[in-house]
Amino acid sequence: METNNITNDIPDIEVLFDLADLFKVFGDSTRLRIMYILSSGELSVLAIAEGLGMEQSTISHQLRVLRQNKLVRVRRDGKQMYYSLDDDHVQKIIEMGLEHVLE
Amino acid sequence: METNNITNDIPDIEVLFDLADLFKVFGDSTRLRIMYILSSGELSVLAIAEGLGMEQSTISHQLRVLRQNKLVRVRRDGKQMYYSLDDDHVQKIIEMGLEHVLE
DNA sequence: TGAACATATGAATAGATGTTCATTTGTTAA
DNA sequence: TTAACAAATGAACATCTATTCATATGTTCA
Repeated sequence: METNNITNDIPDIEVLFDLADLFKVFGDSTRLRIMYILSSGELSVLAIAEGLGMEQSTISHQLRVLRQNKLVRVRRDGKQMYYSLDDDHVQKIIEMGLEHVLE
Repeated sequence: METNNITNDIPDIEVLFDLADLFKVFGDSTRLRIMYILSSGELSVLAIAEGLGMEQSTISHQLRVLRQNKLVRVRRDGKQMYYSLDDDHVQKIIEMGLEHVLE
């Protein structure tokens, strides 16, 4: 019965384009570093920028990409916006990738 | 003890750059389609090109990228080169991505 | 209200990347 | 060995994308 290929899990080729778009988001070291630093807990934009030693604007632009792809969540507290990882998939996708990279 | 973040799984920031490079490979629909079509079994370069309706050269270029990242394997049989998926990580990474895309 | 601060946004630029065309390399079989 | 076929490669081009600078939006607090 059920073979172990992915054929059954991909109903439509259209989905592959969406999937490529998702992986594109993971395919940038700045965004990956943002997700990494957020894995310890929520942080403000400035805290992320300082933590990574990058410009506030750069981080803000990339956070937008992450937000649009539902990989991070935002919460406002006063003047600050606190970002955190959105769901478990983020971590799982990264872990799967790591297994491949580290082997 | 062991919290459920990914901090412990990422020993070095350097690795994040390698990881981004890996995800870059998944972040292209042509390469993703190649991996998809290979999930049914090994295929020659021409068979892939015809299956996807793309140029032989395009496929060959992308197969090289997949090869360099150890995502596909090659085997020569006469004039033809038969490509197949390299390991389980390929499928697992794609499946994780799909879970996110399809939700 | 207005000054100070945090974040978002837009335009511009530089660098990366995918595809195509033309050609080369490598293999088979006559 | 040579013709025919399969795959790989290189150069050129067009497109996309990440970063930066400058500025706008939004919030707090005096």
